[in-house]
Amino acid sequence: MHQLHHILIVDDARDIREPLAQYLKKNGFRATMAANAKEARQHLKETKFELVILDIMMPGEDGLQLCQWVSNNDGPPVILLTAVADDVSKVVGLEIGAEDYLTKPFNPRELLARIKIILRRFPKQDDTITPIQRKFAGMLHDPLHHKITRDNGTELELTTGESRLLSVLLDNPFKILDRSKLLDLVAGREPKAYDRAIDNTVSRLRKKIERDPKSPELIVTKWGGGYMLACDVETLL
Amino acid sequence: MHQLHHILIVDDARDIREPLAQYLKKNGFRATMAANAKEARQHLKETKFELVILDIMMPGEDGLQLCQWVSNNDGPPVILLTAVADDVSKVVGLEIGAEDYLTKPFNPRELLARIKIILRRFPKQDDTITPIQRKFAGMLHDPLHHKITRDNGTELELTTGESRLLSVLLDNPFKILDRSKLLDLVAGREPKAYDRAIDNTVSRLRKKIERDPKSPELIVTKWGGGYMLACDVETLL
DNA sequence: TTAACATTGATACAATTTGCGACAATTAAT
DNA sequence: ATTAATTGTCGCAAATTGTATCAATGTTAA
Repeated sequence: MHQLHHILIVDDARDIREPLAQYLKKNGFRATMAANAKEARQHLKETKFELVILDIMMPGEDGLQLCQWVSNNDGPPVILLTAVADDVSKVVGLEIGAEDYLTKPFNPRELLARIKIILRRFPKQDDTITPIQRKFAGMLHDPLHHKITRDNGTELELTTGESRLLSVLLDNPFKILDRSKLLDLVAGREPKAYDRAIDNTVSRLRKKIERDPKSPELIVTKWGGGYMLACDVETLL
Repeated sequence: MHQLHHILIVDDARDIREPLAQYLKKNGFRATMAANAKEARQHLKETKFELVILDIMMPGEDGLQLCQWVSNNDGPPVILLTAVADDVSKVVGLEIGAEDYLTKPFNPRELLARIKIILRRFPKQDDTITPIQRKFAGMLHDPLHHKITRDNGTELELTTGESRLLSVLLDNPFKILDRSKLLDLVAGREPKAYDRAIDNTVSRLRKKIERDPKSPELIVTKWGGGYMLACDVETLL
């Protein structure tokens, strides 16, 4: 199964936002919604998106500002939605870093076509593995071959999922990561109801790397919050 | 005996056209130049090309018209060159039948990469192969004769399928390629239900190039994701 | 403190995905 | 047309991941 493209929808109008997300999901995308620019920034910081669909007419921070911010920060391509056929806005929008625009009301199929064209132009940075090895707690993690070498030389095989989880934890030492975020970063999907998949992966990884899996010292549980890696991490060149 | 891919370059600017032809020839292609749309039509009638690189901003007949004509007449795939980052033109260009586009100034290596991708997508020609030799993990891959020469001098015969798979992997080191994409790039077809053809080719290639095929180090499995080449690749001129 | 509740850990099991040998189908060579 | 080589399909075992369940543990309210 291959990763779905993840699209962020930013629109204050729920009757646009939600049907649109539904439609995109039906057509093979992963969609996340934000009701305003602030929410959008939050999502963009936490998660990786391949495309942003952005209504420029929003209360509070203007959509155009957000668009500019996204493109200035090397973010994903942006499709603008405008409520009126305002030619000035269109031009400004494209000059501000947007890849395309649509005027509401729009044809969903046309939006779909434009999305596909743009995604083709911005080939998804497929899961490129950073071949970077890191040391932690007397162990060396090799994310390429998903295995660990201890200081005493013994080797330890990880599964793909365990290795990805470890990579995420090593990216965020001493930071509490909740299950939803971990699931996103490790498996690239959103949690379903009562989703305990991550707990399992944590448990399995603990069994392999903890000195005493019964009382974990590296991957500690933050009750009600998530998990945290509690050790220093050294990145090797 | 093999045949080089024949590429037609259409650009009125000599300082683009000629270095580009030179560069392509250096990299194992056959290149022909045209300074305008009329010349291009002439060439296209007389000779068979596997690819056209076309500047859309040209005097006289517009490049877009030529592009349309080529794709309408079941001609070779087209890569558009645009002088400015004109987003509208881009969209129109792709809708008009172009396979890809680049904005000038472009990175020659990026163009090369895109050329190879497109040529793989159009494998209808008989025996044409991107003739690029690359070194990896102490081995030299020769896609023309689909064989491998190890640093110690011993040689290794591959089947054409194995060689194509290796080429695709060498194109994307450290990237996870899912089965669908691999099948597309290697065999040029869509996967049918429960299609395991790629798994087999991977298995067969592993037996030939892995030190220990039981625990692969070069072609790594990413569970639920696909396969990945986990070694550096050096392209030889 | 204890009772009630929510969250987490551990185990078993189910579902999915992969490795690979065997064989069939296809393609190329003679 | 026969034969050989290559590629695709099938099937089963192994590996990996997800789900269900219950025990253990933390939290909150009386």
